[in-house]
Amino acid sequence: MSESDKRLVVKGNSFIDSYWNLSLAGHKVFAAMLANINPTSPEPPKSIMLNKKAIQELDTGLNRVTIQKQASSIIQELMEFKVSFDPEDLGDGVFKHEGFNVFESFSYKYRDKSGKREILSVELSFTDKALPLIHGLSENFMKYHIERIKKLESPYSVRLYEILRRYHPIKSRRPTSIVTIDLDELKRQMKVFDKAGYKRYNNFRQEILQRCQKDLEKNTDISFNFEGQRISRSIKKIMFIIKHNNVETVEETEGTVLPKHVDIELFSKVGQVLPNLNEEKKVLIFNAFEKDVIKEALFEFALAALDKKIDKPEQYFIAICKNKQKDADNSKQNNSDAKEQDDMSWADALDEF
DNA sequence: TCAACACTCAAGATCGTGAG
DNA sequence: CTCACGATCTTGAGTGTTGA
Repeated sequence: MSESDKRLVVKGNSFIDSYWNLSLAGHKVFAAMLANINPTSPEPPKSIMLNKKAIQELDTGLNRVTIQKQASSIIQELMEFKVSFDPEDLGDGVFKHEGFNVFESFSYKYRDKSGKREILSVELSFTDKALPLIHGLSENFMKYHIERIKKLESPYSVRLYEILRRYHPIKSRRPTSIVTIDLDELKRQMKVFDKAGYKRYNNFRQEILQRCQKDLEKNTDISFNFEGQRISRSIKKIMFIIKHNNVETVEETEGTVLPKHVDIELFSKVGQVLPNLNEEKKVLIFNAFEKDVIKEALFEFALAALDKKIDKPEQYFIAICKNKQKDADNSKQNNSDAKEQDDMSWADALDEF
């Protein structure tokens, strides 16, 4: 198996959303273990024996030397593999924290190396909590070909690939999917929330998001752009614009999340000018108004913002759009006999904002 | 004005990988 | 197995911007 490794890695969405991470090698071995399970088989997967030879045979994309050197630590990492969920606020400052081990009842062999254990082999079976998240899934799961992560260079790339893949499935005919993820939530999902180095957004962006961006573009079938969204001064959310990397396979005609002919750059600009506007509202705006109208409105809005403080920027911006759209429609009506009537019905939906 | 935050740039430490 | 090298992780300094 090399270029065309079509084995499927299948994971439940709640597994993807939970908080965990592995080393790069750990990710690849775990994914390969899942890829060797038939997710639709009525029989749950049997226990899995892991040792250097077994890891080699899993065809993980790791080179022989890495396996030789890291097998013990990979095995140990998987033995201790835990996932946890968002703590539930029970009130009065009490939180309920839930998590579980992925593997159980392991028996393992080790070599004692001057007090240090070098794990040689282990027999792993999935816990009852983990099993429903990797086997027998009929809905709420994501899947990808293991080939996609074999070449990834960072554990964060693998994690982010799975997170984004969940929102932009393999068979999605959408050219683009847009998802906004809470920054803290994303950090928790990647297990970097408590890492001092990533407390600063710039480091998180530079070292994780930008590297992952390059890594995914170079080595996988999706790529993404992202944009930090501010609440007051701080970046609180990240908007990801995810697209298929292999342009030949993309059909642009069906099921668009963004309206047709949407200008992603313009979409992003609106986000910059109106950071409190979520993407659903932005999509509404792009459905309601023509691209040129939005462009002109942005310009006018920017000019107005230079002069004065705008109290309700979103409403103000929409009002400009409406006026400009009316002007545009009127001039069209003068030039053409065929005119759709209910263009502004979309715009009316914006009034509630 | 001040504090908080983000930005750029830089550098040392650590890790992962491939060659021999 | 060792070694070298490049990549990644982490931290810090200095500066600019923004909201209170």
